[in-house]
Amino acid sequence: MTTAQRPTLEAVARRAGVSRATVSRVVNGSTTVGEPIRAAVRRAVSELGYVPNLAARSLVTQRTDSVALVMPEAAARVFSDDQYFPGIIRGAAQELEAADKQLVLMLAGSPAGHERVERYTTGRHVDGVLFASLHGADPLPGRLARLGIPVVCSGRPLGGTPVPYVDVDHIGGVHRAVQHLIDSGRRRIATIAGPQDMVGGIERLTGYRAAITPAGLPEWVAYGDFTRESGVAATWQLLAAHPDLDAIFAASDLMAHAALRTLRATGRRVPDDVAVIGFDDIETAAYTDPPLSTVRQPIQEIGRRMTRQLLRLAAGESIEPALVLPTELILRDSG
Amino acid sequence: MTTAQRPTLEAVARRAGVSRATVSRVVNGSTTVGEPIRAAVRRAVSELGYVPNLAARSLVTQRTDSVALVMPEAAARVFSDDQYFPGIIRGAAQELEAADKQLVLMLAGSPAGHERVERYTTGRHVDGVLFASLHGADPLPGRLARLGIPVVCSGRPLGGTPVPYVDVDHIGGVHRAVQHLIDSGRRRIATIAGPQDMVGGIERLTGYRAAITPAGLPEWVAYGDFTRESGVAATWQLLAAHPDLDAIFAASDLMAHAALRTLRATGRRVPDDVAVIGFDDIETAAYTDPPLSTVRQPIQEIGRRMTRQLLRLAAGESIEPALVLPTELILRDSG
DNA sequence: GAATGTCAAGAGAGCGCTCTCCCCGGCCTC
DNA sequence: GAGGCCGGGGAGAGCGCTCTCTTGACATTC
Repeated sequence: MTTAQRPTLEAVARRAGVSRATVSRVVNGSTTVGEPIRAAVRRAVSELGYVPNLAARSLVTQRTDSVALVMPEAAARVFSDDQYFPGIIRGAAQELEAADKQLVLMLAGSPAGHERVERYTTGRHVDGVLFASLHGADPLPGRLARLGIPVVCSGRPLGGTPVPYVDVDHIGGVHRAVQHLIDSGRRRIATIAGPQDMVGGIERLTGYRAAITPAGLPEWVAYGDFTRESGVAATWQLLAAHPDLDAIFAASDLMAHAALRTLRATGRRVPDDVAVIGFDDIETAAYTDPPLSTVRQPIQEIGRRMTRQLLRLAAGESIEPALVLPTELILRDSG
Repeated sequence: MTTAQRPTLEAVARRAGVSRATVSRVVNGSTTVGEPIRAAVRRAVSELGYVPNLAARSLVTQRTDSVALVMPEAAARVFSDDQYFPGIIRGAAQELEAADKQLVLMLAGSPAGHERVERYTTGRHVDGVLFASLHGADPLPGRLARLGIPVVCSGRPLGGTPVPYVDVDHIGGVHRAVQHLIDSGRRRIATIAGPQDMVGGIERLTGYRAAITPAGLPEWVAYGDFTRESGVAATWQLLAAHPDLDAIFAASDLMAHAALRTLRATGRRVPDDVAVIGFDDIETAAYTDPPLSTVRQPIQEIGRRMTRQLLRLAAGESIEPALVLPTELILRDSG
């Protein structure tokens, strides 16, 4: 347990025979230092194993070089095999690494957790805050934005205050998927919609309607919360109400997977009797039986773009209030 | 972009009509402050919306109240639908929340990333470091431990320096699974082993052998890296070498899932012709066809225990060098 | 009533860093 | 040749907090 005294700027300065200010200049990459001195300082730094004390630096610069990523822990999506949150994390981590900033992960499931996030973020302990997949109209992003703290959300926030966000084209993607079902002759197309307090849930349902309505087809909706359990229940509901349905669009791959299994359990063949298309393109989608057709969204890219926007914001640049990434229809065997 | 000046201790002190020191005492919960003053300070704090500046506090306390969680980004496991990393994250986040500390997530995939992690952690920017699932004999945990920085690993580290860790009983769990196969009459039991530069990979193979050898059965091994792709390849290898195998134990559910599908693709029935047992109990395991029997490991609990150990270490307490959690054989339909 | 003890609260010294001055020396300009 | 300028480097003032030390007020004891 050697708690060897860490070398300070002062120590490096003494060793290099210069002043603290000069060492600071070299460490922070100022160009106004002559090459010989610069070299001497660098040598001293590496000999002493000097690492700047971030707390001291933050104290004066008012920056922390860290960014919070807030996700609702309660969301079943977070820790099932949906790859949404890991994808966002990875994308964010990549961009932050490039910018040499830290990622502080906060789960805001419980009320206590949410309160903690609020305290921490409003306390300016981070240079910016990333919100992944908000539920309902959380006032926090708006509040932070009004405090002048950089904020970017994944998915258009439902709250009043406009906050910059990055999202995918849910409506277009779903429209394309449902249109594909129509084009391949399906006429009794149901949907398992997502939770209607989340933008993704809302817009994917909108996309379904946008394709169904103009085609003059009936609109059959059951609701789930993106999980398999809810998908099973929703499928039974749909089958009870419309035993003759010939296609299901599910707002998540997890629910689509559940539909696949439930349909089979009732003796229906996929895609012969019923076509199924999901949304997300999780890894499992390629391994279901039959492999699942789905609308792919570029999750990691969302994380990356959110982070890039946030960093620009933190650097004082102004950014587009919204960034919408394309989705892609992946056709496998299920529909 | 109002960058309203944040209130400082000083401001609170003035407003409450006391000294900075007293405010600090109240904020930090010292008991040596009289109730009237205490109340006045609390009122001033909430009126001003005071939030302590963590950087300033760290500067003097030498604590950062944050903990790093390092995971090898490269690991395919991190971002497939394996729930290992999300589980660890969640467990750690829960415990840290209870302790009011921050979770700094670091991905150490690339050499540059690893270097960054090293710089950050050795620079004492965190109060402790959690390593999830190390590959090979990474010297970093040992080095940190020698520097007196609290470290806890998930899985016994393969490096030279002993480092406290939390792991599950791989050997016992796998032994039980394979013994179950033997007990149910299987005699030609192959295994898809995990990577042999990871403790989990090594010990699960050991567990297989521990059951196979005393039974006098042949030892058939193919290797994968825990992913489905590798599972497909390994299954074909096993089938090519031993077309008459009647059971497969796979060191991960992902590989077991791949085995399931590959076996079916060759016309074999599971479990009638070949039994399959996996390891992990990921959510998908209950939804494969047939549902997968598997060895469950309490992932979140690992994260929680690691964190608790780390916090005790950081508090100066001494801890058990190893904590081994039990695994559980979950029998579904595949074997 | 003086001496001693006790406990609440204030004073003040930094923690390690950045950054704004300021100085000094060399070179250019007229 | 003198003044001005410029660029490299040093001095020193904090950033906001904690914590030790000290003081002061009051209770206790003989």
